[in-house]
Amino acid sequence: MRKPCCDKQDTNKGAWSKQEDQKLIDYIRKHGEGCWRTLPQAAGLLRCGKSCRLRWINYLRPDLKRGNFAEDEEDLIIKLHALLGNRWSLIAGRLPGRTDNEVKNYWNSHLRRKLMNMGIDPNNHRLNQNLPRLQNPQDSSSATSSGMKSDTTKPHNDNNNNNSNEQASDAASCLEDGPSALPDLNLDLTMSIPSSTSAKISPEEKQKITESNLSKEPEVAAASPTLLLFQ
DNA sequence: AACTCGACCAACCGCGATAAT
DNA sequence: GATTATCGCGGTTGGTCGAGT
Repeated sequence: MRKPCCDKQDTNKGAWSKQEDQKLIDYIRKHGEGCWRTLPQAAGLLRCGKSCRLRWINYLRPDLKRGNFAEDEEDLIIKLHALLGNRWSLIAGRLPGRTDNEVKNYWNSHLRRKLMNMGIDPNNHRLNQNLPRLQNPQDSSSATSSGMKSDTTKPHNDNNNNNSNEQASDAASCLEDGPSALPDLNLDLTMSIPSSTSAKISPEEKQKITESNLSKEPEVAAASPTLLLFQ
């Protein structure tokens, strides 16, 4: 077992104070990002590097958008999730000003429920006959069945296969469900490296996504209800 | 007014990947 | 090639707030 990254007893935990934020901002403005291990000491912060990195990436970065997600952002998240599964950093990389944490939280608190209310399994983006389907999907925000709440607020590990690869392949597997219209999503998953905070993409990964983008994406759109519904 | 419950979100934790030695 | 250090990701937790009773 690996030791905890910050076992020092004199490191702060929990919510960040304004002073701490300011110290971190000032330091990064002067010296730039990177070397998170040594940053806290250099910046005069009683935090572990990991915590500093997270705070900067998720909250303090000047290019963060914050605020509500636009409808097109929602659509994009759903489409990308159908393609990539829980690869939040990859998904966030396609949404300027959004962080993986933000996208992940938004998915778990809003979009999962939205899809379920539309009768779509959020794990594999298939139509789910066991789930209730609203007659009017636009009404989904107001429809929070009490039975569903416990299911949707916290992701379960028991039977939903949260493994992102499995999810991605689930999404991919539903490609084979049948032909249909082939909308040109052109999500451009491979052309640009996501923003500075984005995920590492190995060459294999890139290749995989490229293949998915070039050959399967239209099929994904064709077979996945989410991709059809949100056009 | 007090309490309960659920939703939201910032932050933490554990682990895999990668770089450095 | 093995070991160690560091980074970054995804899953999860816990605090806060607002709505409902």
